[in-house]
Amino acid sequence: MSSDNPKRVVLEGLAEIAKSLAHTHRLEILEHLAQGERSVEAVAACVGLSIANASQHLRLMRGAGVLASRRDGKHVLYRLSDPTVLNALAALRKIAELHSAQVREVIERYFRARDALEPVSRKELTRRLKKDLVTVLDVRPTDEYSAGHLPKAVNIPLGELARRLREVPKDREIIAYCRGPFCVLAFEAVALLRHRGFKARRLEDGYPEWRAAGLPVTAADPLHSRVDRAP
Amino acid sequence: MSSDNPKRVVLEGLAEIAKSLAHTHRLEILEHLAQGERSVEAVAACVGLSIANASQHLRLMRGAGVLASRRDGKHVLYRLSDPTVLNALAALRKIAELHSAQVREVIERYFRARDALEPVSRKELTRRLKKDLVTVLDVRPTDEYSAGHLPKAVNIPLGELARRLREVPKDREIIAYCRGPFCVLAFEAVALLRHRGFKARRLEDGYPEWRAAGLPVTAADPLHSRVDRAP
DNA sequence: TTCACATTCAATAACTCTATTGAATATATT
DNA sequence: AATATATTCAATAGAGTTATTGAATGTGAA
Repeated sequence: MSSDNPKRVVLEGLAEIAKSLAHTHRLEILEHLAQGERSVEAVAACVGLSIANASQHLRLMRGAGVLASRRDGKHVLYRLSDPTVLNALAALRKIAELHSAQVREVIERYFRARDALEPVSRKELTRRLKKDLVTVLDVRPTDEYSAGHLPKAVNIPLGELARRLREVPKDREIIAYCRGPFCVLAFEAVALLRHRGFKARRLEDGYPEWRAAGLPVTAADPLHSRVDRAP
Repeated sequence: MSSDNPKRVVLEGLAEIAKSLAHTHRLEILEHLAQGERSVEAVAACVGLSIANASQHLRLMRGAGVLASRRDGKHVLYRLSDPTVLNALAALRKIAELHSAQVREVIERYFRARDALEPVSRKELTRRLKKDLVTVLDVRPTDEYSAGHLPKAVNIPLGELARRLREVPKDREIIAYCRGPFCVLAFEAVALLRHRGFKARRLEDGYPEWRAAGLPVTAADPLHSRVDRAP
């Protein structure tokens, strides 16, 4: 496998990393691990895989250098090895949005239909938060919210949003966010809110990118914001 | 293949892009195309593949959105679809350097042995070039140099360097560069020059990154810096 | 120690990717 | 039109990847 030629070794390493990103299930796993570290079990439940299968994917990514893991009692907790992994995913996404025919089409047909407006940048939200001009809405599941969220964010999971609309102020602008750029929760939330007459927009990207940008977050345990998901 | 679920479509698009980067030959092709557009034939010769095999790899990357192509007479010229492709490769490389066991080891054993010093940043070289304090040395093959190079750079291909040392000034600092971060030419050149008593350092990355940073270059035809390699 | 639980390992069948070969197509030149 | 050249297509065998299954390992609690 790994030859002596130093250049070849480096290229093989890169190819191994790229390969470890080249599977929809593994990309979905990365989206979840971007929120914080998770046990094999939790990952399997989130993504809808068998435990053994999830374990294999996680080990493969750890072997490539994309993930790291530590043992915590009976559990093994996996996490992104490095924030650079988010950069790699962002670059792939940009290429896809600009140059992949299928992706461009679905963005046009689905995403733009739900929220034609540009998302609010992190910088802009910081400014408006300081002046208390907006309400920040976290539409992820409650366990993920608990593990860490934007300052002053209110949590209403997307599935509960329709029947909890009275909790949402009608006169202030709502900024919704979710797991990140591949997550559809905030898109759906904004579409629903707008349809009901609220002033709603999306935050650019999601929670992991906010945290990676070094912006303040509110977390139960900021270092190891672990989530063990109910079965 | 591509389902209706919009999130799935996006993830499939990303996975396809990642897959198209997940092969050593394709990474090598990207390194060459980062210098400028090339015909199928030229790519095949550079990387040492059959024409049909090179064509297949190129088409696969074009299909994913990583490459674009145009016809020029009998030739089809391929190029990177977007500078973001360089960002994606840079992110992969950073992950590899920090977290891939094999890559870390070969960097320690081979690259650091040749040039333990930090490379000179583009910013620093720009500053020193303005004051005419350094000699810039392009150690790529002559045809690649002709297609575009750094301002005032002198071209001595690595293979000729040992017998053309008298052309290199001994009293000035030499800054060597080549194709980019995966290319070993500048490393070898710096090792050779240092060993012979020259003051030599590497430029960070290589020609494509310099150009992508918007810095000035000298080129035969700056827009389509094409190279048809001799057989 | 024994047990329950979380994770990993090993084997395997289905599937996908790769390089090779030779034929087919597209373009420019004669 | 015929020819030469560059590229692409199609078929295929060999190699690698994936999900599934059930067994094995490691950890903490009883």
